Amino acid sequence: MDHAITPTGKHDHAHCVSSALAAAEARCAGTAKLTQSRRRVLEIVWESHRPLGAYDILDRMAKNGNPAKPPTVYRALNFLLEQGLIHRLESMNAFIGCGSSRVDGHAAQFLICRDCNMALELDDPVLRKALDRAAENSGFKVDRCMVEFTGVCANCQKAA
Amino acid sequence: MDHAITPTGKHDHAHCVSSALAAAEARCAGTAKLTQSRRRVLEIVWESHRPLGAYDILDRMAKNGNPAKPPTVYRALNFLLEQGLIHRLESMNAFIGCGSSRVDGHAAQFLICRDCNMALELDDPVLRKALDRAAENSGFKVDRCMVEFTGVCANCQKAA
DNA sequence: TGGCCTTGTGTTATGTTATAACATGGGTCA
DNA sequence: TGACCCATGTTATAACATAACACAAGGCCA
Repeated sequence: MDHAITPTGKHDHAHCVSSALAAAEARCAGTAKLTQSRRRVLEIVWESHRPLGAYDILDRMAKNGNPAKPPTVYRALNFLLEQGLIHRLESMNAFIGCGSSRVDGHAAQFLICRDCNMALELDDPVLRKALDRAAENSGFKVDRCMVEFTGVCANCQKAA
Repeated sequence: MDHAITPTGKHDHAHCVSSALAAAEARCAGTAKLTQSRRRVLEIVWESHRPLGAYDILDRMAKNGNPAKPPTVYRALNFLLEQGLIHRLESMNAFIGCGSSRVDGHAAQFLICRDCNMALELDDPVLRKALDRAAENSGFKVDRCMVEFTGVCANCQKAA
């Protein structure tokens, strides 16, 4: 699976989406089913590499001829979160496709550009280790760890 | 300034609050004024080491005989955030007093216990360095970095 | 000292994000 | 076939946050 976003933001997005969906199908082969509405939400989330709010997703569903109500979308989002297929960006109340094939979904780090709104998912082993260690030192048993950077991406810095 | 929270959660909280307020007075000696309503909000935030939502703060103001409306509280919170006197915990839409005397407020790391709801502020230099480096490697110019762990604190682990 | 500018506050209304609670439908398996 | 589980639909509302406008107090300087 290769969802790498280049610094220019150019990549074969059709491939990117289809491989994300294939991965989702594979992961949901068991009892956890990727139903039609869940799949639709996942597709919408994957339309871009920009995080989408739940109500943005609702709008798109309405435009696509699949109008829905908030609980429908939140249920699908919660399912996708549980399956590790998407992430929630807490600092912006928004959701984004998970670009990693890791299964132990409890860690992710995001760099969020405040100009172009793109969110780049990191998986930095050094950082991961430092995070694990910091928590350990405090005697915490960690369920979940979120790291969100806000700033300006390399591409937008060049543009400015 | 010493706001250290021991693993048992025991500390001289009166001292802890008064030193936080003194620090706030000192920081607001210039043009940025610690007005009465801002000070009241800060005091409420410091009543405990548990993060409070904006509407919790509103409730307490009402009970204290200083009823207020949402914009009043959000304005005070925004002021206090700008001054680095409090932090916002994004993963729970809540606010907590800043226990650090650092001025460059762009970094903070929190360990949030889902049992007792306590939030422990870290300032781990190794972690800080790893965070800086990870962002740098991606070419991002970082404005802000937030790290929030959710889990069970040492104290609650013992209790269980 | 009177005008005006900045800063903070008050108030009404509303926007945005998220969930509770209850009803319905469609498999599946004893 | 009926009890159960899972997913979905629907209504209403909770929880979080801000826009927009009015006003008041204090500084400042012409």
